[in-house]
Amino acid sequence: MILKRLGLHLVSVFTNLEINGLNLKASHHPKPECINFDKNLQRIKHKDKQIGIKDIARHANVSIGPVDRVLHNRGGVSQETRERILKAIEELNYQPNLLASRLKSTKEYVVAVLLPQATKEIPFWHDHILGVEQAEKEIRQLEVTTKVFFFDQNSEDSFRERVNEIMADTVDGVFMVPVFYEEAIRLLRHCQKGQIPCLLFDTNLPDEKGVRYIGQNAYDSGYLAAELLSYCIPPDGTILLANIVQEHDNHLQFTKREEGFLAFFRETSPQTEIVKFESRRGISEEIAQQLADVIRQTPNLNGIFTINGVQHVAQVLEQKAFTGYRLIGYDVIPETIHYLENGTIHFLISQQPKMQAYEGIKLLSQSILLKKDLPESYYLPIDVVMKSNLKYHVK
Amino acid sequence: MILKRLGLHLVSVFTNLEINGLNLKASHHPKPECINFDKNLQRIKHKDKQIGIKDIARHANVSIGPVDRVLHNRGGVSQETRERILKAIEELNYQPNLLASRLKSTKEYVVAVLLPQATKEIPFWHDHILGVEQAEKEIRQLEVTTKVFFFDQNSEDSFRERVNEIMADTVDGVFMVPVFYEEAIRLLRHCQKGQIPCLLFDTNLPDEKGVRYIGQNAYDSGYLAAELLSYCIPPDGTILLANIVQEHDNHLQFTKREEGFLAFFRETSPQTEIVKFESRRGISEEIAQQLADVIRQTPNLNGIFTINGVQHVAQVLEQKAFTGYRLIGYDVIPETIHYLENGTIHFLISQQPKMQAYEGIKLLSQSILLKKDLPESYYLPIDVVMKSNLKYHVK
DNA sequence: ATGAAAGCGCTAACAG
DNA sequence: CTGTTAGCGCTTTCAT
Repeated sequence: MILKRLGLHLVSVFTNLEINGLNLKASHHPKPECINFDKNLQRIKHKDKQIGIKDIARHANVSIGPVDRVLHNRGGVSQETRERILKAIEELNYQPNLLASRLKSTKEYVVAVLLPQATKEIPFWHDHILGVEQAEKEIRQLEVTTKVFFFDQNSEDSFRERVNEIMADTVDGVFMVPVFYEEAIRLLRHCQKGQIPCLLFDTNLPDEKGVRYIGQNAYDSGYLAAELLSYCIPPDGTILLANIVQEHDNHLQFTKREEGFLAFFRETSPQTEIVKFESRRGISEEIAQQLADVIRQTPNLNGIFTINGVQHVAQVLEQKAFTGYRLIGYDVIPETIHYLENGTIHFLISQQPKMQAYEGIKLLSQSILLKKDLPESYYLPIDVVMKSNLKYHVK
Repeated sequence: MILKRLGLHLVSVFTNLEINGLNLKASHHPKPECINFDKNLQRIKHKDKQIGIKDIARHANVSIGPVDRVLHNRGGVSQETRERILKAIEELNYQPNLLASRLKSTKEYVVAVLLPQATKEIPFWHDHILGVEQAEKEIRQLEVTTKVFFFDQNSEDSFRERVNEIMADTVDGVFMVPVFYEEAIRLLRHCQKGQIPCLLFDTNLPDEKGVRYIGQNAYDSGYLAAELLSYCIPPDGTILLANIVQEHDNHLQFTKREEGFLAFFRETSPQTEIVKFESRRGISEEIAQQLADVIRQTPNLNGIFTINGVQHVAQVLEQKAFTGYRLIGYDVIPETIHYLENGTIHFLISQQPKMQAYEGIKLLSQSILLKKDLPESYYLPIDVVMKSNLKYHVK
């Protein structure tokens, strides 16, 4: 959406229509008038003038004071006026004007963002910050700001500390990568108790009640990779599953990718042989050599799938000058881009980290401003990036 | 993004950052304060309180009247006050509050949308309307509305008539599919003369000066299709280019797809044999039979690319029970989805019509509200849709 | 419990 | 040419 493409900086003008949030039924926006095609004149006209708080006040025979109090459930309205007002709201299909409301309102909302620190070794989280910053820019006008808490993704202590800080703080929404299970749950519960919307991103905690998640469906992304690879290899081909992960990595997400990948072949092409190579200690000379050996010794190797660290696999392939395979992996970061461009990697599945963060923050601010519940899960498209569409890829 | 996914209705809360539009230099938004990671406390804090028109008035020793006039280039300000005001604007890094400005403003802006009528035979344009409607919803709060003019894409007369209607009308922006060259240019010139932003979509008129375009890069999409297909076929394979087009179709766009496709093979794999089959009179029993014959008689046929009408090609392949090929074509519409799901089509390149219209209208309203020029061309990502990511695809 | 009134930041009309 | 002022639709405070 709405991010950088070809050097253009696109910014969404705003607004929101779905502002029937205030405990009203779904708005019946009158269908556009649309004269038949054969009549040779076709337009859509919209001609409903916004009705406002004053209109409902008049319609309910009160002043605007009680109307506002009803709209915000602030009490202090007699039962019968309350009912009259609600009726008027419904009948006139009132839609609050967010512009006006935020203009006056003094309260500033704060969204806490709990995010691993990007490092040289793991630059992945850098793009998320860009998304947060962009969203922040857009919502600031509505008096919503973000407050980013970075933690060390290898240190549960640092995560715990940030969680404590957020809980001590008064924030109106939480957006977090739940790297450490118990602590994430603790923060989640805290939010649930305080009626604070909390949105997970990147990694899901699917077994928890009431979780709201934005990100990629890891299982389906693996399934997609498998479908793609299956189109590129002969039916009797062999596939190598080569994973370079770290001890502290996000294994839940990675496992789901693998599950999806294997499920595809189990379901549609069980005769395909799949060989697995995995390092749980990242990459090293030794491991690279082992991988090279496996590749050399695997006859008929046509496809390679990597749930993580595809750049390391690509490096091995390039060094040893292997050919005749298709390689697919994750994450569009400088290292992988390099190998995509020189043809060592053929496909990259993008998690669109910037977009993920951007959309997530906007969703959260929606939820805060309109006092609406967050949607349960919001899966981003599974993006396939190749050499020729790299330049159009939206982080 | 930002459309429907998995049944969620996402609406972007608004706002806009790029509001330094008013002839100011790029705004230097102060970098977020960011304590070092090792210091164990990492946050981004934004602490600039919005400065307003009153502040610059005070800073420039005038009242708000001239300030507003400078901001809107409405003249009637002496040279020296003007300069003092501009200096203050710059120094204080003023960013107008769109909420407040649109709240007050009485003017309603209208965007004219010139779009082919969707028909049973060509349902393609239906999704565009969805995008227009969604954008319309979001911009209505800013007093921007749309007015859709449908034309018959087989009738230049109907196009001309709509153009006349738009030119007779007073609109503040134009969003059109330039199906008929001369008439499109006529409208374009009209807009240029009247300083009305005009954005083309779906089809570009690349040879015209000052055109603004949103859509897919047709050439690159063909190039991508070729790259994809090249991964799926053996180096000595044969490819069929099978195009089912109509006399009145958008040949410019289609030709570019083909050019990009052929360019890829010319550049990277000239030994690949490419056979071309084309119908310029749509599909019929006879043509289907001819196509079937070509397919049967082409030895070693591994890949099929279709710049248009991939569903017809799929139908032939299915009926004749051909196998062992990869088929790639355009447009995610009900007919093609059917064949994608049953495995007859392997890849679809989506033009994301809904998103295209949505983003385009929002861009236009940006341009109108902020009095900024439209970006020259805004290319949407080239989306590859397969069976496994169909459900995540954003129209 | 309700009404009245001030004011958010900006636009636009009018008076000086 | 410049300053003043009345709202936009809503929130909030204060008086009834």
